[in-house]
Amino acid sequence: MQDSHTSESTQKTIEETIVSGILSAKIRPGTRLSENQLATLFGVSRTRVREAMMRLETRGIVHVSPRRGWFVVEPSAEEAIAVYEARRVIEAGLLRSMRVLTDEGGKALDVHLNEEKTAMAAGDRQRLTYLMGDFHIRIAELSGNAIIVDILRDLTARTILISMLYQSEFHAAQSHDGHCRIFEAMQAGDFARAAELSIEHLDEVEMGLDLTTRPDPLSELRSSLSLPPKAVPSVSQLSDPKNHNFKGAIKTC
Amino acid sequence: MQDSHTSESTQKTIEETIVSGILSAKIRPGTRLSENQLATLFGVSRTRVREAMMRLETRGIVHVSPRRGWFVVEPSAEEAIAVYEARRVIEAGLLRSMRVLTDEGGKALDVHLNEEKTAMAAGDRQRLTYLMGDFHIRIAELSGNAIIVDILRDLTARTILISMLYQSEFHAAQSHDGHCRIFEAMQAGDFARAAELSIEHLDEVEMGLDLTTRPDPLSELRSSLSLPPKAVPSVSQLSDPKNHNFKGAIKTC
DNA sequence: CTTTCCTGTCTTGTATGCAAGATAGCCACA
DNA sequence: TGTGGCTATCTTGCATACAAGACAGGAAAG
Repeated sequence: MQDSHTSESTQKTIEETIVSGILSAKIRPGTRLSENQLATLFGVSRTRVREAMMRLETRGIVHVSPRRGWFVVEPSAEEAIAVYEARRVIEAGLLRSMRVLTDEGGKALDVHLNEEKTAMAAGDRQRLTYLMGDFHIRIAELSGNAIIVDILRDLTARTILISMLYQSEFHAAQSHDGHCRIFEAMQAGDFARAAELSIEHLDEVEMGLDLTTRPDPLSELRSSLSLPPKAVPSVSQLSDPKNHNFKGAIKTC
Repeated sequence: MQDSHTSESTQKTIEETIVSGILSAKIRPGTRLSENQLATLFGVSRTRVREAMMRLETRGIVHVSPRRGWFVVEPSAEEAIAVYEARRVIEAGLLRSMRVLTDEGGKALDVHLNEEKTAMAAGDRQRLTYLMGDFHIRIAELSGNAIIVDILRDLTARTILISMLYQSEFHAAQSHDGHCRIFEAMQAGDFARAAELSIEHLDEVEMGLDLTTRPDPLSELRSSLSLPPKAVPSVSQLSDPKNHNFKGAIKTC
């Protein structure tokens, strides 16, 4: 979003810029996406921005409030639960359907987990957020099924938005451990176990959410009043000062 | 598509009309969807038609060939395999995640299976096509998870398009039996078994496809030349004469 | 001081106009 | 007869203009 874009960007670029902004937690839920501003930023007319918005809307990532504007979705508690449920269903189903972990696949996951470790050691939270979500997409990529990858990518984006709204604590190490355990089960060829671990892992993350403090009507009211989203509480300020939108670290897997 | 539409239809209506046309096998893969024609049919400008097309494109139901037109997708053999794989993953994962079959849920499925039986007895193929696909959506609805329902609806639409392209034989009774067995396992509370049966059922249907006769490059070439898709062979003409687009019955679940 | 209403401004919703690529048909020419 | 190229026409791509609702701020009335 705050990138300076030279003009002549294609539609896909608008869409993917916003999605990757969400995947790396640079764009918060409830962010207003003005057609005019985006058109200026990308050097195109409103028409193309609108097309990108409509695509993102069908992907469940933005929504439009008629004649008021486009907003990054702020999933309700019920929607949050549905997203995690959908992820458990799909990711566990996917792992159960796997039969082998190829050498390249194992290597790719190993590289990824090392990247997670590096980002944790470096305290690079933005990258960590991205990597924590990306792990699950990497697993989907192992299946070679582009349909499932796309579905999980969108669900991951929503998951990150949910984390930004409802997550009170951050246990990067716990999530990383969960990923490692899933990987180990896969290496051992025990995909049923990997599926179970995946469900447990998602349960853990979901348990770390506080789905009661932010009832939906309040959230709607707040955005109607154009107030900034309430800061996530109880995360003492250790955030990167150059990114004042980033309210504490996010556990994203 | 051949409905006469009085004007002032909303965007959603364009989208849903096309999707439901596919779900009931009234619209064939490769069908050209002219912006101008649809605009006239629905009494709106091209703008809104384009928006509907873009939404359908992100749902994987239509695609655009630049400056040539919009077309209902003709999934390649590889894509067909991916769709069935995705359905196995999601539907089996969904069934495995279920814990109870409520009374209403059981009743809804029972009603549905009776509708299937009725349509089979009546030889109402269009309705049967719709019902065979709808069974799986009904199961998703039992979970109460709107995300999964939406995903499976779109995959079902693609499945029907695949059937129209590649299916050589029609075993409605076999599919119906598969549905019944899944239902029985669910009633018995054995959801792991239901998941396995669901995978077997989808395997059966996929096996009934002939994914070799229609290699992708040929299909692309054909549509480039604006030739009509090759009729599905070996289905002796028992189709309803009032719908000459309907090339034999379709097994859709 | 409070409330109501009005108006200016900003937003998206929708239609339309024009540009540019793709295609088909025809004609000239070998 | 076959071939190359031109043109007319049809398609989508994209920008723009205008309509109409939502909102904020201020003025006026109580």
